[in-house]
Amino acid sequence: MPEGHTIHRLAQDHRERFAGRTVRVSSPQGRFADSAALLDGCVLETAEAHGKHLFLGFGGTGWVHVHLGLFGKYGIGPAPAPPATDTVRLRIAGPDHYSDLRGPTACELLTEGERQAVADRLGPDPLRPEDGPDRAWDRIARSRSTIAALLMDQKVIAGVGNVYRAEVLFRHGIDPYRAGRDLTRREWDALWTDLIGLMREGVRNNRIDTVRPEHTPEAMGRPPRVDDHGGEVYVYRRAGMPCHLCGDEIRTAGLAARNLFWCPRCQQR
DNA sequence: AGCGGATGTACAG
DNA sequence: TGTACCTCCGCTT
Repeated sequence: MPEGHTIHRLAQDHRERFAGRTVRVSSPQGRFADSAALLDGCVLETAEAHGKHLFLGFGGTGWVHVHLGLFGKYGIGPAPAPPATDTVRLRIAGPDHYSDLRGPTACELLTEGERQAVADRLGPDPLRPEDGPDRAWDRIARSRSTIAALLMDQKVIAGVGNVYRAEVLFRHGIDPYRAGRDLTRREWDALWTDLIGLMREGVRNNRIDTVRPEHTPEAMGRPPRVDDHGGEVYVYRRAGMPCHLCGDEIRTAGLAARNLFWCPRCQQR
């Protein structure tokens, strides 16, 4: 689940359900218990997303900073909340809804200054209307790192994860091993613009779909996806399977402890 | 029952 | 570059 679109959707979901409400806050698992006690009975004023970071605003009491990491998950539902299991790090309960957080990399109470410091470490986020491609381009145009590595670097661009990386490079026919400084400005602008569209759709649908209408299973008369990640994609986790466009075998390789996927024919230098 | 992965990051060396 | 951390799920025995 957790790429930037998931976090922006969670911020939206929390705003709709809790903003302006007095909430009960608890940590059945225990590791956030001290902070939960401070927040219990406070008003959840707002929820914001920046890249893959979620911030729940409790006014003067501070901000809850959540990062899902690889395993973190939210369960949100209508009140009454079910009995909490012992893996729930953070439970927020309002009059009509509850939200349960499990397995996050980060769940901590921060001051406004600390929240700002986290945001300052991040590159521009395609899902934030005030952000643009320029700051990322400054880094990319000077970098010898591969574009595949740069897209995963949250200091360069915030919110892109392994699925969007693989898919956006495929959609633009870009070899993942090309150095950032070998990209043209035109190529980067096209990637950025495409990410805005893909990720906005991701927020809307709460899943990642990247296949263009003319390449869907229905349009091409091929069987629907077999993978269980939830969306319709070109290359992500399709190693060894034929490319939807050219039929070549999709390749995979480790890159910085993550699996990279690409089509060797459609994505050439 | 036990294993291996998974849409992520931070730290050590 | 490797490893530790957080949880769940599907696969194998």
